[in-house]
Amino acid sequence: MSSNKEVAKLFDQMAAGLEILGANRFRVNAYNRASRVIEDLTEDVRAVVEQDLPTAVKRLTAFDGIGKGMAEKVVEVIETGEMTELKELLQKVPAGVFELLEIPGIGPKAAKAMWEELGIASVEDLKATSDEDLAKVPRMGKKTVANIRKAIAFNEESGDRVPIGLAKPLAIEIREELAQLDGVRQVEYAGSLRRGRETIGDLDFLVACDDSALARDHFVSMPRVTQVLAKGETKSSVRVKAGAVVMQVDLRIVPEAVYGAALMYFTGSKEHNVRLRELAIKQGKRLNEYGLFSGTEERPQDSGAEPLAARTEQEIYADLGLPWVAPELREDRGELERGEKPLIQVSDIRAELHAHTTASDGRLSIEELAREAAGRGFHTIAVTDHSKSQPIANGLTEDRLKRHIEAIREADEAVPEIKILAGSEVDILSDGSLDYDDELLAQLDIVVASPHAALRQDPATATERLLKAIRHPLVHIIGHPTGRIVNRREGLAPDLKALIEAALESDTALEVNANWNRLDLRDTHLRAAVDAGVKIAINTDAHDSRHFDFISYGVQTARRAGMEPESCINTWDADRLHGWLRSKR
DNA sequence: GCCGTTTTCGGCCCGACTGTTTTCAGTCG
Repeated sequence: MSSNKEVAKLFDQMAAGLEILGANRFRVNAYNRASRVIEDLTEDVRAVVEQDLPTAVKRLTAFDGIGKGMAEKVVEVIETGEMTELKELLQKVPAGVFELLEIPGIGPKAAKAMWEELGIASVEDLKATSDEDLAKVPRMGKKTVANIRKAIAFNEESGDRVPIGLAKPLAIEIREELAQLDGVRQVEYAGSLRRGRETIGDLDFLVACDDSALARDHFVSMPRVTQVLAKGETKSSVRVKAGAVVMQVDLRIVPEAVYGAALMYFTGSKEHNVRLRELAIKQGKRLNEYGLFSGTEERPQDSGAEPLAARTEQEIYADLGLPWVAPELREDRGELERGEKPLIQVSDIRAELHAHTTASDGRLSIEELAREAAGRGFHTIAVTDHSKSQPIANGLTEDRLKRHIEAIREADEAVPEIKILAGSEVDILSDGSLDYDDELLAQLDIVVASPHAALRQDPATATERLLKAIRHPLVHIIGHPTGRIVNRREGLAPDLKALIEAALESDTALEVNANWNRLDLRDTHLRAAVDAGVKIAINTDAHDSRHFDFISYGVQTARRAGMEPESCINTWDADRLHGWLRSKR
């Protein structure tokens, strides 16, 4: 685990503990914010601190949300491995009580009450407590107890946030179902799915319709619904199960006149919304899910006030003096200051530079792969089968690769509508050397070098390994640089700053692997690379024709990094792209 | 605890729904 994530976790725990103890909510919020900022840092926080200890606090406070107090705690954690204040807090609140907060419906007040009244100090304790005893806790009646039982079961069944590649198909299905209802004028999914996050916690739907009762009743009785959590005038909430995917789904029904305001509110992120609302206050306005209003009166919508803007997102941003902000950027990472620079979109992609055939572990022949790519309007497809150290993926020996190159040249003749490049996804071995010798690599049009094994290396070794590959003069692209698998494998945690500098110097591109299991580089790392001016490749790593559709996940990740089309070599025209590839030969 | 186109003090986003209340606290997003 990267040290950023470890440090962030401690601040997160501080926030939870303080909340249980009933601390000032703004203080709690400050810890939450610090945790988020630290987790999002592209620099390794340990490196920042150790670079020069005396000035560490000062440099840390340069990050928004990190003040002197937080900075000193970061330094303490890096130096000693502990946070005194957290240790003291854990004396007061048993670690197991924190687990209770993971259960939907249980907040800090309930956790504290159960612990103080009944000594419940873990989810196991809670499960072992009888309904009768639980109901003795203040403000806890029969219904609350029953909801807690269901929530525990839900948590055990659903586990992690759901990868976007599993959540999106389900969301599209539900959207279609809602769209078919009589009187539904607009329907869209919002939330983290619309923002294109790599994992999705729950699905959020927004509907504008003539008959809200019909939409709501249909929603809570959809076939996949296993439990109804809430059913109100404008807001309903259910749990659904679709195969292995178990998710909460929220529906919000609004008048069409305020659809834009509601869509903004429901898309989030929460932090982005807070920023906008603060900005509105500074301008003497008030923003909520019913619109942007002049004046700072509470609930202006109740007194019949006409909003300045509400129908579309565009007019609300415009009234605040901002260009429309793409959902992918709405994470409070500086998007309000970004201006109107273009963002990359799927239609900009004109080449696939990382794909497999039946020669290794793909399902398409060279020609089938080429025709699929041509059918998608691409000018170039690179055939990059696995190298010999991947026997499990039927990696090619030197002799097989030589014959494969010949076969690719022949296919290139046979399919004139697209340029087929002979390439390889060559393994970066654990010491940073490559799986083929230079003489063979030089015969290839394109080399994608990727780590596949030894993915638990320590950060320093991993950094050296990847630097060696980046600096190799015959390598064009580093494929899925960390080797992480979303929710399943952390992968390597190299010093991103060092990789970025090396990639710039040696003119090597870094990949965003668009397979939703990978999304590697991830959004925050990608942002640092893009800001530094590194060339980026967005590739689907296709093993089958339908894998080409993964491109939308990669592009969305790139949009979250604020990437303009120019940064991405897959958007270049054929001459420019082929020219750059030849510059490494 | 953080932060500053008036500020080093005094703010800090806003609303819906549920359940246990009898006017609202807790939780969520």
